[in-house]
Amino acid sequence: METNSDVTNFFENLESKCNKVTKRSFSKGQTVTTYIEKRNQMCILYKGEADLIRYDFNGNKTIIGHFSNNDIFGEVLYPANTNNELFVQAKTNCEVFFFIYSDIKNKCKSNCPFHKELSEQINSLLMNQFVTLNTRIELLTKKNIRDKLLSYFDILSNQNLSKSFTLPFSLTDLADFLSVDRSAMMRELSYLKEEGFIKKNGKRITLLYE
Amino acid sequence: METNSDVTNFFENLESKCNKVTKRSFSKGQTVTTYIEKRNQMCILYKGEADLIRYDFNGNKTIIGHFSNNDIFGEVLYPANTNNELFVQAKTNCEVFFFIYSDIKNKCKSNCPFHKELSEQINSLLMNQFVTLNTRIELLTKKNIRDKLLSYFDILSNQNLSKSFTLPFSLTDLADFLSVDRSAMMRELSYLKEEGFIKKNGKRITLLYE
DNA sequence: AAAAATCTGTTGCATTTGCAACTAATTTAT
DNA sequence: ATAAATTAGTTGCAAATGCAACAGATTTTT
Repeated sequence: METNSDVTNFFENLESKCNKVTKRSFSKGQTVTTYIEKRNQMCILYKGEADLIRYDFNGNKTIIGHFSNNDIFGEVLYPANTNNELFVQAKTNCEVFFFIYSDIKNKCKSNCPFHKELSEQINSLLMNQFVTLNTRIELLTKKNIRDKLLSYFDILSNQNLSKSFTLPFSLTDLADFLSVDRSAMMRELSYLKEEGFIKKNGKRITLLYE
Repeated sequence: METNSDVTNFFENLESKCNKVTKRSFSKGQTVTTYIEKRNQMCILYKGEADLIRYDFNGNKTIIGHFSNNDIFGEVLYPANTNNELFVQAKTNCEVFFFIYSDIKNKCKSNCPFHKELSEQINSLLMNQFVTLNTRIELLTKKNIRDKLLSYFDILSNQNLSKSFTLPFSLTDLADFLSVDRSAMMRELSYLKEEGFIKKNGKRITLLYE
């Protein structure tokens, strides 16, 4: 699998190489795209952070995904959903590549070396994204908040090769990510502290077991 | 995007075309593969059904994924997980293609037309799989059992172009899929019947609203 | 530098959920 | 055809969770 820097280098001048690919910039809070079926749009987040947001029939807002560097998203990768409005909102200033998947794919067949490379890069990004999605599913399938938290902490601890690490997003967003009520999650964090499983100082967590 | 039959045709004689790809058969209950990091194995389920099963540190068994026709899985697509044992178990008799992703990928670079095609097919399968995973995440992020059920029913109803449809797996498996307690789910189904939202006869569901 | 907005932390309370434990029904194996 | 195993369906009860509503801290905007 490619390293992140390989991918970044490849995408550096993507727009100039290919007129089927557009690069656009967004400032915080702007809508990057909405998921409209039939366009088959695919997006790559080149810089910045963005959320995938759902407004359901009652008008409830839920953050159902979070994208950062080299994350790949768009309606091609998403189920056609009748009742929900889905859109991607810039959380920080962003730079995003847009293209229509079938454009890229068809060109590939004509043996153009650049598009062949692009196809392989997309493959790579998709596979990374898979790991992300499967991680999230693993967490979401845990039956209670405590297990969700501890499993997630375990992952972060492994990533950082240390029992101490800093949460990569706010506690509010963490609750969204784990799909639990924020106050219930805070309560559970208190219990974990009380019972001596973790130490917590803001977003800095230390695991005290094993 | 390819139709399912395109994909099926392509994979029909995959093994004979390429010595890097192995096809194996499994009978119900057998272990198809375990997720061992470092091998970078990738699998395509050509025929049959299989479950992705996790045994956590307490020995609790959870079905965290379900694979059927043309689903793609394997450790490359899965986070390295320290404490869990993951394996894929045949639910029915299965035929599965195995290969090491890097083998396929490197060959592609040498411009062999067959591997180029394979790379694109994988792309396609990955994208389909994405839709599946994102669907599951959408369901898992719902806050209560009722919303999970109704959202899932909505999807099935759209797929079948009808307010009536048959659940594609047992109620026991449905509970696993939605990651809720089976008895709690049954209770919620009773309430939905009582309150006139649905009609239910075994696995046959009819939506009574809208 | 002040004001606005967002995030953190806490608690009481009602509701939902999971768990345990059964029986009945259906499916699969012998 | 019978036995064994799996699935469906219920219920009581305890525990976990979501919700609402705060106050204080921190960050961002003007």
